Amino acid sequence: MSTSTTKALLDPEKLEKVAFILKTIAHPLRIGIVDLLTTHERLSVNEICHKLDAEQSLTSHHLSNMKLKGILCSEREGKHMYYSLKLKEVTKVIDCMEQCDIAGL
Amino acid sequence: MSTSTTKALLDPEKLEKVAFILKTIAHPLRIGIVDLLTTHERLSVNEICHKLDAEQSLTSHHLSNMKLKGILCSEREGKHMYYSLKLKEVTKVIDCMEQCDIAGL
DNA sequence: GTCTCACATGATAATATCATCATATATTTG
DNA sequence: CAAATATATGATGATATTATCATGTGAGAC
Repeated sequence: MSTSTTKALLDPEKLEKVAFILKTIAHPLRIGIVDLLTTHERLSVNEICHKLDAEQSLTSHHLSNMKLKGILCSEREGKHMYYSLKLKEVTKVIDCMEQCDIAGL
Repeated sequence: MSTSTTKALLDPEKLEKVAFILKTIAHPLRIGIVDLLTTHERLSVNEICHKLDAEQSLTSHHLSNMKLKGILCSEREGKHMYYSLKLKEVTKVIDCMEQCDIAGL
């Protein structure tokens, strides 16, 4: 605190990183995926599709994207591709949101 | 648990709501704003601009948007417009993100 | 090899987001 | 009322997201 006008708590770089992560999961289907992988350790694409009632291609796109951005990781096993959480911290974000029921949107 | 294939934990409606809120704050400038308002109770547009090194118009747009979406609220006092957090829960999300240092993006 | 299942990928079009600029409005001061 | 300060608004273009469709690829079964 050298100056009289206190600046932001988070430095610009951290703001970018936090925004990057939130942006990466801020989508109904992606929240659903993270939510599933919070309680399931790992799931195949098909399992995810069925549990979320989502199309294969769309789901795959979102999974690839989240993998690319470092949120998920995957491992092949025979014909199946299993996805799991890489950045476990995102779990906490979902937890926060689950707990508070957002009545007045 | 009526069926053998367990479905998602969060229902579709809640997925939408959570995504809606995360989307609303998932931006560097908006994270900065929420972060400031977490420790400041209320701030004028100019104070926010200066603390975040952001342009007036852009800041105003983001503030209006977050107000519209129910994250912030505002009250005029003379020439100033003071913004504050309405949906306090978002604070927790930022907290989560602040704590875990996201080393390997 | 070919068939099938499981998944990935690329192209595309529709839509949403973001930043910028110019301008408008509200409030106080004189 | 005019001027200055503080903030809001509307238009615009650039760019990013999203969903969809068609097709491609990997792996096991036969």
